[in-house]
Amino acid sequence: SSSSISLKSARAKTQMCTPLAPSLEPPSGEPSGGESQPGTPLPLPGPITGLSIQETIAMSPELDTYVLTKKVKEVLTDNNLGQRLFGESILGLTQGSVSDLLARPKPWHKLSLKGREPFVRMQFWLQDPHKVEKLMDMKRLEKKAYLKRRHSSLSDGHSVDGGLAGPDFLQSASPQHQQPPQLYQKKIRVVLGPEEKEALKRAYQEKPYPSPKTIEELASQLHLKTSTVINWFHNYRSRIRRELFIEEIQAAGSAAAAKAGEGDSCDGTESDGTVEGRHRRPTGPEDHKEAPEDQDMEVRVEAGVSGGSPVPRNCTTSGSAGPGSSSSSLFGPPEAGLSLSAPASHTSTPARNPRENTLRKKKAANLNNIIHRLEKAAGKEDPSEWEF
DNA sequence: TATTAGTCAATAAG
DNA sequence: CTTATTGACTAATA
Repeated sequence: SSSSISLKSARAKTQMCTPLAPSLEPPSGEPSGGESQPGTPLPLPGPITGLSIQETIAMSPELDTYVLTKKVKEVLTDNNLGQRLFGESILGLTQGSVSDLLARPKPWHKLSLKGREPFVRMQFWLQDPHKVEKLMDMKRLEKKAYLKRRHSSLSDGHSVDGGLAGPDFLQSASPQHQQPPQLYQKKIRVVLGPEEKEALKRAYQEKPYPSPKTIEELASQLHLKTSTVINWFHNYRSRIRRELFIEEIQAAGSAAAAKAGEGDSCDGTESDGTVEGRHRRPTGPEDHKEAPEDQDMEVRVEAGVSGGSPVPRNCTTSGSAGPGSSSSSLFGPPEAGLSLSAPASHTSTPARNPRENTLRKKKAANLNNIIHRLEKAAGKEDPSEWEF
């Protein structure tokens, strides 16, 4: 105990109250009747709605997030409107968040009240007949401001240098950088290398919820900060979970969405529970854009044929002595029906079949996750507590 | 306290 | 330039 914590970060995040679209209603001020007047930071969805956004959300009927995002993406691309603009002015979110939301929307019933907000906003936006024009307008204004700024800094005669120019830090190719009141630290982004990720994934597979001890071990073995490892697990679990939601969505009902209705009649999100099997059949495209995922890996040697060298790839921890080794999969592959897709072709290809191992991996991970929760739930007898 | 949910923001990819 | 990815952080929950 006594590490240093330290100073670091004087975060000037500014994100708690006014990212750009506050909209939330922190103060319990009842806007009774008072809507947002001119000055509304974020063009609220409801024009004449006297309700707060939160209220609106709470009352919102179930929305089909999948269909909703699909439409939004369509409108945006059709009109050459970017996610940044849309996100900042309509949703009050940053580009990255918008990208994520549009690409992997969680099903309505899995969203918290807060998580539903962006979707409700999207719906209102779609209903606005002038949505496109409004955004295009903003785009224009923005561009104008941009050009203006640039112009003034170019022409204007004034040099900004003013004299006193000390060290010219900042050698970036980008000119104009004015007003740098905060030159703290850019904030260095930790970037995990492929080997590290692999090692972490492997660890996850064995234990989605590693003990502090295990975390420490991983951290030192991989030369990472403990917090990084912890964060990685948190993030990875979330991601896995989300992937599963997506599979549910596309497997669940895509039948009702086939319609071409503007005012989609949402609902239909009833299916829930254990969706696990993959059925490919409805009028759907038969393609399957699986996540490319990283390089192959993982070689679950199925029992049976005495195969040969069980030694899978080994993680090359950029380090040195890596005790690692003790991580062969302990749990047998849950499914016994490993379908060795052997379509007859290469019979002696040194390289094994890469693709598609991904799916199996995810499922395995999910199973471990479920097992973990079952263990936790084991102490409860009330099935209602089980969340599946 | 441990985890999850929701985002941000840097930066990789296109 | 735009969009996608992802480690880190905050608030909400169990």
